[in-house]
Amino acid sequence: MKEKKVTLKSLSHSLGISVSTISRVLNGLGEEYRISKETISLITTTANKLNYSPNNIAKGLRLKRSSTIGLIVPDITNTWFAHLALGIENQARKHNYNIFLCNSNDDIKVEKKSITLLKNWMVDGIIIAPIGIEAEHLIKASKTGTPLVLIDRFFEGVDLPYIVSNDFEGALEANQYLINNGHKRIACFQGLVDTSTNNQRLSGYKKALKTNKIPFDTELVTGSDFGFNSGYICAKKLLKNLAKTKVTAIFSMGNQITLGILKAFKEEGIKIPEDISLVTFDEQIYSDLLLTPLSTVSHMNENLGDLALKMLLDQIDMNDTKKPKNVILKSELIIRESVKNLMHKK
Amino acid sequence: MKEKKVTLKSLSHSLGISVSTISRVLNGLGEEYRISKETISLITTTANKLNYSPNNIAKGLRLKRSSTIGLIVPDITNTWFAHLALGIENQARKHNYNIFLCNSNDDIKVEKKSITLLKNWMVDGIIIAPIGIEAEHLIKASKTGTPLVLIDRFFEGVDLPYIVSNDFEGALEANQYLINNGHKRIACFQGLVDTSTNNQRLSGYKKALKTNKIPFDTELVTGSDFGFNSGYICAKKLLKNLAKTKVTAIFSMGNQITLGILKAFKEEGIKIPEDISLVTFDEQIYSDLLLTPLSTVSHMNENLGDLALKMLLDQIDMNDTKKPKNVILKSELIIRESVKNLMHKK
DNA sequence: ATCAATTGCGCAATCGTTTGTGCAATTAGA
DNA sequence: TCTAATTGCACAAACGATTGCGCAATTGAT
Repeated sequence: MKEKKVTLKSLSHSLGISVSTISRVLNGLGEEYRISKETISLITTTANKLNYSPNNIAKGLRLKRSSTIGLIVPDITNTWFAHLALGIENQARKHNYNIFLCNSNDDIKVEKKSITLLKNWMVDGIIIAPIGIEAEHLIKASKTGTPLVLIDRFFEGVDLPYIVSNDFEGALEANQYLINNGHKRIACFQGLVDTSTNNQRLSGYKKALKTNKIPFDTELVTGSDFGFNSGYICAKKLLKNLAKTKVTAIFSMGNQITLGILKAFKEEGIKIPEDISLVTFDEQIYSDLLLTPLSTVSHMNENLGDLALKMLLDQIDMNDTKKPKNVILKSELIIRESVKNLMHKK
Repeated sequence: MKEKKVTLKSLSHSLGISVSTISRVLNGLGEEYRISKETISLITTTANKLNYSPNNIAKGLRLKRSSTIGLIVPDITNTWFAHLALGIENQARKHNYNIFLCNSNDDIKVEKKSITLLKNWMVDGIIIAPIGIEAEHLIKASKTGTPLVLIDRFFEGVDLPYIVSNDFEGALEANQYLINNGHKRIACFQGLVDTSTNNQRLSGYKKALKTNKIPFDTELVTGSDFGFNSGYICAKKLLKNLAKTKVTAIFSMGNQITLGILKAFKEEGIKIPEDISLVTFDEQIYSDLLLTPLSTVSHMNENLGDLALKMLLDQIDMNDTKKPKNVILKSELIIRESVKNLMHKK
């Protein structure tokens, strides 16, 4: 019932030609090794007929590389990362690479495990959106010969190539926009604390306040991670203390957080922007179609995947020749209807 | 600079103990092979100290399996598949399996390539949401020893284990609901033609019409695939012919299609449900938060990934002992505000 | 006719594991 | 003291591919 897998050896047997010759021919080295035309065509045709295709595992063991790259993201259900993954995968296919996918769930333990796992699979390189609070394992991986590209988050003072969004500018612009519309009490709904993404966006928020001489109130910064629940819970809490805090606008650092906010608001009958204004990071395909079309900071880039993969392949090919240039993607503020202008009220 | 990888051989060298003994000890076979306590503890401690971890590729070659399972989905950016992938991956990690991810882009050629690729990686099994129009390669893969689980789509008359949603019932219920609200001219926005998903949902639509003695009008069925653009284009077309077709409601077969519709409607100033009613497949986390909260058919299942993986692992472990039981997941109609009741008008 | 160069391909090692078998040294039994 | 059983581990083949090297047979030069 089970057909035997066709291998070089089985081909060798049925053709009466040595394994090495067959291997060379199928790798296009026939000419170079002066294999005769007839032998070459004999080998290629029967290989095709028998549907031979090489065992990647054996190949990997011998060559000490696997034509595979590892991708570690916190959460593939986050559309931002899903788009990233799709882009990388499509691009990888063109270069005959394949993708090993790992979700880290924003858990540093899982991330570490994934790294060693991928190394044991001899991946040729790793693209990772790191948790962001620890870099030792990444530095080590890079030093021991696994090219690395960080994406979305980076480490200050750590020399690993990265592609990130301009989170600082994005946050600055978003908050300046709120301030321009007369908002002074702006709640900041943050994501995972101490990640570069969060730090940068927080800095942008603070910078906007500072340049406009608005005092920074640490109580207005809440949130624990980039998830739906974090947004939902903080929004409920916000509403309770509204009288005290006098918040008129929210700056949300992520799309899942924002959905949590919207859910809470819907339950409590709060209207955007009539009751509270909102600007959020992460443009989504549906941002425009929500009850209130949202003003968003867009930092989605169509060819982000291409870029990341190219950066990695360069490292793989160039063998440490020169350092890759880090990339900081521009972000763009898309203005819709979720911010109320308080200036008219003077 | 580059530290050498620690292998069994290098351990053997530094300990003066043979490779085979070390291998056995590290695989927990020390007792069985009567290796002395001292040797065992010596080996385990130094292995830990030197941070040994086995090379998966070499292991795979020797064992002819890889502790890896392949996952093929049409499009990882579709949240339904992303959730599936996340579930499978988390569950797989618990069983010490890893995931090889492939996007097929709903392209049968890519799907076929992915299958051979995964087989060449000696994956222990494959979970696939197939394009759905051809099964030969899948049957062959299954016959040649790669356990397979189909998900989301199946093939009539083909004996491959599957997990699917009850698309027929879901569509039937959705359309019955429209009809109960007085709609008789219902446009059907379909997905990829000839896939089981599409066929089943279409059958449900037709069945609802038939039992209510509403004639089936082939002109009311449009759409080419499950993407945003398909919905957008068809919606625009629909609006042009509205006077002629007298459509009062739309049954949409997918969330991306629906977003396309909403976009088109927004551009044309069409209101839901005042101007046109809408029921759609695929509950989303934001379905409730759109301009008009959508009535949806929910067939997302939290533990779908667990289920699929379990089904696959059973096959892997049991070695053809018995056939797995196919699973048909229930769907649920969630009623919100996107359907207008025409009955009051009498 | 002799020797060197070329042609055409095969041998065998190697990658890092696992595993069936074998073998020396120790202990036990008589 | 001699044989048999047990203890404790090592040898070597295998998985399927790649690759440096070598060697016989043919061809060409003198």
